[in-house]
Amino acid sequence: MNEYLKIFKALGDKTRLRIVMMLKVKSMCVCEIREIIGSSMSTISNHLKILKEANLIDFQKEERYINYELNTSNKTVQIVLNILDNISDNEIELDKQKALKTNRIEIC
Amino acid sequence: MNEYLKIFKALGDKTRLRIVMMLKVKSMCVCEIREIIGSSMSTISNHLKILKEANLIDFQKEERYINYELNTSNKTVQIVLNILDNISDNEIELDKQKALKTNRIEIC
DNA sequence: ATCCCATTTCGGCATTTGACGAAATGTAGA
DNA sequence: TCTACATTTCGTCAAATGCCGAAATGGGAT
Repeated sequence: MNEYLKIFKALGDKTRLRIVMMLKVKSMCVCEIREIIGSSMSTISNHLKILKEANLIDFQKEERYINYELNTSNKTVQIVLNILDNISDNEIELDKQKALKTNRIEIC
Repeated sequence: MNEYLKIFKALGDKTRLRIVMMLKVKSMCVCEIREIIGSSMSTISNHLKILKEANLIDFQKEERYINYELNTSNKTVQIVLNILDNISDNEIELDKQKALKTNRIEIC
């Protein structure tokens, strides 16, 4: 599938757009993302897979967690992600303060 | 629905992305778009409605046709549409030469 | 006012998508 | 190797989406 089509499809879902906006705040593991989004682990995992395939996010292993982060190495993706700076948190019902406070140790 | 979410949803469909790329070439009526895309009138019309609701396109009445064109008045949309300049025609299977040659009179 | 024709709406169908819980997998540490 | 736990995969379901042809609509021209 075309690179751009994949990106637009990936961002054209409210849950995934919220995840990307969260990862703009800080990188997180699946269970931290779940803390904010509220869906099941498998659902979150599936969304992350789609975001990964669109090259929007990347991940790094850290201890026994997998830390997801925005992919800043791809130029196309960078440009698209910059656009998201214009979205205000309440527009997509995202509590950035809460997102900042997630903590792996207490959750997982 | 959030403005950006609507835009991403609208562009996250191959047919609609192709339509937008076509309208970058020139403004067209539904039947000209059909000439290139090949789907039914109703299908095209539905896609145009979704693009309109995302503010990506606009239209002008001209004689008994409705001419669809990219909406250049909205800043957000402008930024997103600029990104599309990086998509090559063959990536989304669009024949720009053919798109340039469509002609309302002979089709409708 | 009526005709013509471009466009939209409607109803129905097949496919895709997003959700879940349960089971499977993978990996770090004992 | 075994254990514990984070994450992914699988099977299934309901809802959303995209498509079509037919019927309805609407606006320009006669």
